[in-house]
Amino acid sequence: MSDTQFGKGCHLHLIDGSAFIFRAYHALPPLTRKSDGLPIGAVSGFCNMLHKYVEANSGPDAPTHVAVIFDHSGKSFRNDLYDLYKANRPPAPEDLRPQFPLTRDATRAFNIACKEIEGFEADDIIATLAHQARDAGGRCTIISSDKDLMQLVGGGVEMLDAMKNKRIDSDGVVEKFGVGPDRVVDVQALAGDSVDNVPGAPGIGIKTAALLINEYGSLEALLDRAEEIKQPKRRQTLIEKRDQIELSKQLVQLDCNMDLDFTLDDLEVRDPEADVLLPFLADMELRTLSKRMADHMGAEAPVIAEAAPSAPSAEISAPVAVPFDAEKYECVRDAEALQGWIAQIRERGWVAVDTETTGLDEMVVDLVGISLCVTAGKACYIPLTHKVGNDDLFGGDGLAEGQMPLEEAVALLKPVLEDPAIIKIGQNMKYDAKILHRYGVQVAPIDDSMLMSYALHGGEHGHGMDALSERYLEHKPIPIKPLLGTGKSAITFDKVAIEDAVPYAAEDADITLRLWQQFKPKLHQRQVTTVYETLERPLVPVLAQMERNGIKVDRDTLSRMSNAFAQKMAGLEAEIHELAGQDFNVGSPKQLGEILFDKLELPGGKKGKTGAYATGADILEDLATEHALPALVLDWRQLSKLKSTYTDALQDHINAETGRVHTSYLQTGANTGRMASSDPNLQNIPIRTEEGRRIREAFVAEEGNVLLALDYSQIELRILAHMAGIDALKEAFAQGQDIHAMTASEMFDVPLAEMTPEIRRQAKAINFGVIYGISGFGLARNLRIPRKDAQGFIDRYFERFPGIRRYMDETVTFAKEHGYVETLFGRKIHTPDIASKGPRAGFAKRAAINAPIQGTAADVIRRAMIRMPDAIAHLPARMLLQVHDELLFEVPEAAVDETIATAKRVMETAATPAVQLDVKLVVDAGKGANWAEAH
DNA sequence: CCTGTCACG
DNA sequence: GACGTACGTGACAGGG
Repeated sequence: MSDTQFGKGCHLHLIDGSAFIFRAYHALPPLTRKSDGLPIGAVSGFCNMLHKYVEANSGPDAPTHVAVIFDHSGKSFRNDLYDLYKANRPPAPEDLRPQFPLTRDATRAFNIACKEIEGFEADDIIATLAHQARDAGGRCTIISSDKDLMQLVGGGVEMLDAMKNKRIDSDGVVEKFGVGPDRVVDVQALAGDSVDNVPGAPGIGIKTAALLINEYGSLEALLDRAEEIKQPKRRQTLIEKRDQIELSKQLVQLDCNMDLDFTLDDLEVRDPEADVLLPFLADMELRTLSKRMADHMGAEAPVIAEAAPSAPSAEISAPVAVPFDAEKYECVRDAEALQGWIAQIRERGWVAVDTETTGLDEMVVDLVGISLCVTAGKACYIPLTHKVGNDDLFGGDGLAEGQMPLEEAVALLKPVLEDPAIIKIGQNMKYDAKILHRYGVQVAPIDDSMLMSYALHGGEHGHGMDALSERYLEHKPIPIKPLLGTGKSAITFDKVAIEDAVPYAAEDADITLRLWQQFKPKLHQRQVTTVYETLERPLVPVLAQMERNGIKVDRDTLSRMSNAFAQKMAGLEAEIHELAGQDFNVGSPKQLGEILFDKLELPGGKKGKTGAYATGADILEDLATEHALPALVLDWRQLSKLKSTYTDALQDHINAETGRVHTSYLQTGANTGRMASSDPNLQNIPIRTEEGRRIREAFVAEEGNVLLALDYSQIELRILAHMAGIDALKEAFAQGQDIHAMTASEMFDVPLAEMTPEIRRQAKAINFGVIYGISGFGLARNLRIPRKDAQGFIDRYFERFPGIRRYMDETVTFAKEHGYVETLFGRKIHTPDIASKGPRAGFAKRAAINAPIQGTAADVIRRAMIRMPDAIAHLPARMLLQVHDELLFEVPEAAVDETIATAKRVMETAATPAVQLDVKLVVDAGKGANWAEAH
């Protein structure tokens, strides 16, 4: 121990440990420890940074005291002030988490004090120590570039941006914030911070905040005299959001009076000790650095063995090319063998899982077997309920020999599948998790190779396992067809002989693991980790729950409607035949075309590429002026559609056990980030016509409950206004104007008061056209006007909103340059066709223009859905469906108002804090006993 | 299995 | 100057 007290002449260095870690993590490829695959990229970078720091600070201006300060995991006292503080922070990446404790070990190995305190952030400890140093008359340098620490500068305290090697003193703070260090918190309180989710004053950034603080002297003075501000919006914000601003100040104000259980004197600089540091570096297998440090300290470099032969060879980052060999897959038939696999999984920390079932409907099918894979090429299959081949001979459905009881296998695997420290990897894990859920297992945490591929390669190709395996593993998976057969003679997987099932099933797990190994590091390299971690992975359990919830559908209502439709159709059919002068199949476009254009000789018959006449709704509508028949066919078609697709087909989807309809969401369904719904598709239930809309009356709430429908109002146009930076549109949305009327007024010079529905309709079509990548032809067809008129509208539109054209041009240019476009949340949508020639190029261009808008809207509602379960956990509400810009809930009547308020808030704030839109998001809510009423 | 048609956002 | 065009989906029926 030193007997000198910290005081004048002393110089304290405080290193922001978290900043070091994240910089190291992001700057380096995801290295792993050779012997066992432990991720150590961040640790390695961290150690190098400490080493560089030590070397750089041995000169005349060397510090006398030093500490590395870390954030303690978990919540801080700021979360008690504001529960959403830092709520937007994605969880640390999987491969970084195990490295956090190692960076503490590294700090101690370098013989540097290492401090963190539960309930506080590193910044508070730094603040307290900096104040202590200053008060003792010493100097303090904070090694960080975090602007939150700038409030501490002054009186001997400075910051050092180690990256740029730039010192920041009071002048530097003024440069950054426009005010001195003593007023930094005031500016931060106003400007807020999207990274930490500090709300601040909406619409006020650092520039404006500094202006105001400099004018009024302090935040308190400003808020007290807010009435004097000239700008009406600014004045209103400051008055209305006073509480929020004061809360923000509390959040950004660092605690410089913490009680610490150590003193400055404990932080005295100590030289690293070779017998501590070198073994640590050797353990991390950092050869270069341990040699360098050994030289530096005049010690002998430790010997680091090449990959220990006994250790498992799998690594996350650099999978060795192991050939696929079905012979090597193991069939697990008893508890003892399964225990062996479980031990391997525990040792490894991750496992690829695949389930085999009797069908595809997760709500109904039974588990047949489970495959596991821990290392590329090493997988097993656990058959559980395979039946004996010729069971009908004996009249029973006896289990095949050599299978362990399903309950026993599930009981053994459950602790592993639910262990928070073990990652369960799947290809479309939602499916397997839903199956296992029915056997009492809540699988978590999960990773999903399909979702990784979606984040990485969206727009490039599909994300099914077969396609991914062929493309990325150069291996064609064993097809399932020969095992199950096709058509009427097809069998279910439980009838497949176990010896045939093993290579197929185990291989799926093997492929999944290999894909995961390949994709995981790519997420980081391609900068889509945040997309995967915040928009994909956390959505899986949410969708699974929604699908399990299902929605109640009233069979009798559908059945009655179906009969009514059938009657009407029969009547129409008779009339149609009468007019045609012969019987024919109205449902056959081919026959209809021949009747219309050959027999009746109506004009405008155009044959498509197959040689058949086109008979689409637009063509029939045009013909309706010529003849009575086409209009009847249109009516017939509408009824036919409603009957076959909805009133009939929906009944077949009512689950016998729950009496509800359970759709399945395909998270990777649309390239833009939207989802698709299938079996049945509940995202295309009719609404536009009165007759179709009545289908929604069959979607009902349980007794004592109501359905709530909450939908985003004009979300895509709002996003366009933000992305293209169109002030007129932003302003219109801010004032709650009718956006289509405003567009019409702007374009056609008609005052809003004199707006006619017709003019507004045209403007509305143009607004939608813009989102789709407008063309004269498309608009003309939609509005049924001459093409040159449509082109005139478009020209006029671009004249009035030049920013839109700029946005479109820039987006296409970006797509050509990068091969993808991006949403505001960083989702990449690849546009491989953008470089092609001919009509494909036109499609690709329009898709590229549309994708960021549609995709950003899709990302927003995903964020809302991900936050929703926690937000409504205290309510008896259930989230049932998503229809692109709408969420449907079921809730007891007593909780309706609170559910609406909560869900609305979550949806309207879903973009923040990752993205601060210039346009507010507005959600409309409706309720009712059925979906028609709720809308 | 492909095409045309039509339901939704 | 001709060509062919609105963006994103899924289900059903007819027809080869």
